[in-house]
Amino acid sequence: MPPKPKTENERQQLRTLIIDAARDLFVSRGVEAVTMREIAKRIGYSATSIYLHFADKEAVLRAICDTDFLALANALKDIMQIADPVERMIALGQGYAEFALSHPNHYRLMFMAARTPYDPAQLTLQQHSAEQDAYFQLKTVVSNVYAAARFRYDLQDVDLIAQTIWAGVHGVCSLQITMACDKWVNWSDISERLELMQAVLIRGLLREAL
Amino acid sequence: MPPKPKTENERQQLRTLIIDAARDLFVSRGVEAVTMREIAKRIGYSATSIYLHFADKEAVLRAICDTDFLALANALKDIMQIADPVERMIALGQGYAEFALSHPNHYRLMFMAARTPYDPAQLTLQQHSAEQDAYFQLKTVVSNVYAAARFRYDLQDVDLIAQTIWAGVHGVCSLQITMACDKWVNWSDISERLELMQAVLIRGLLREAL
DNA sequence: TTGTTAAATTAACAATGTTAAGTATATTGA
DNA sequence: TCAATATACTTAACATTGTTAATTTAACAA
Repeated sequence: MPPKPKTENERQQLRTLIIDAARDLFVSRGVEAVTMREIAKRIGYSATSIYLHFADKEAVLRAICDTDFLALANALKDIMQIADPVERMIALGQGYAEFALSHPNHYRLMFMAARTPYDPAQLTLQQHSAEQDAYFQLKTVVSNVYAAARFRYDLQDVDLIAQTIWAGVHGVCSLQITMACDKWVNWSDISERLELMQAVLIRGLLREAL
Repeated sequence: MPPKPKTENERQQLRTLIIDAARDLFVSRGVEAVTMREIAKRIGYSATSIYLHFADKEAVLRAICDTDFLALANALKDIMQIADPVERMIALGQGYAEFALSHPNHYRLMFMAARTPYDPAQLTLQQHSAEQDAYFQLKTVVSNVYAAARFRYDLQDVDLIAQTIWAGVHGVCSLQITMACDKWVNWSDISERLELMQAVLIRGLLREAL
């Protein structure tokens, strides 16, 4: 109702209002199933108003992901305080999985959805975005473990190691999220699967058993 | 043009015609981006004709997946001839990954897409569908390795082991498919990542190094 | 008071999945 | 042989969607 020039602060506030409403709906019913009109109604605006703040639906999704990557990084921050590097590494995987499994639709948006790559112009900006923080945390921990000379002798590439750990945990989580409802697999308990994956990673990567 | 009663065979033929056209388009441009009219035009029919053979778009997608699960199982069939069970297991992971990475959009449909679960009535029918074949193959190989007493002493659950291997390979592949374009990860070569994952799985699961 | 500008809305569009209604042809039954 | 029926298909039509254009409303500046 009030068409008066808004401060940057007010604009930002409305932006996050949109983001929060959209996330709520996206997460509970899937991106495709949610309409712009619905998001707008939720916050008491008309659908077209969203376009004053976001270029299109995809841009809303992208904004959600950006803030959520930050949230994940924050959730993992405490874990980074653990003293022993190997323990820290294990706990990080555990924390990551907990995030994934307790916010499956969330996780789907962030790590499983087909994303049209950002336009190249943004690629440099993105270099140090929140998005990379969680990965950076993992890489840091892996570096620590490497520095402590705990990895097998033949493992020299910190990125490669980090990506393998990520793939292992992500594999368990994403399979659970997508396929858990398929009864033709006699699924073991998810916590057992996660535990075995962690054990396999540890045994496969570290110099000797924990 | 020719409205004469069709034999069951002819009907089946048209069904696969639709499936093949749809898959082609889905795989190259994504499910959401492809319209029913487009699929129809591709095979020279009107859009509504598709509905004479499939309930809706989702049903077309499901039919595609069904035939493709079978194709995957077939692609893996040769590998099952390898004599040594451990080698067979490794080759199976490799074959699976090759399928995933050379048909990424395909793979996305099969193992990464949010699927509305089949209606419960079909659950029993599904029990022995093509869909489970690839998993069954994996489980068989794992059983063989288990029978050969090659797994670690504390690993007793064949399903759990199979699911962990699956998760590992799937993790590498799905991360590659979804995130490879994200430059904030300094991605190692995909074949290196796959190789390390396989090595980790082997070292983590088997009684002793290969 | 009167422009001007920003924020919002309503109207309008083209495209989509899907359903309903219509058309043509081959088989059937008399 | 000829109506009747059923089948394969098409065209029309609909409601819904993301999005753009045109319009309204209200605050500030002159």
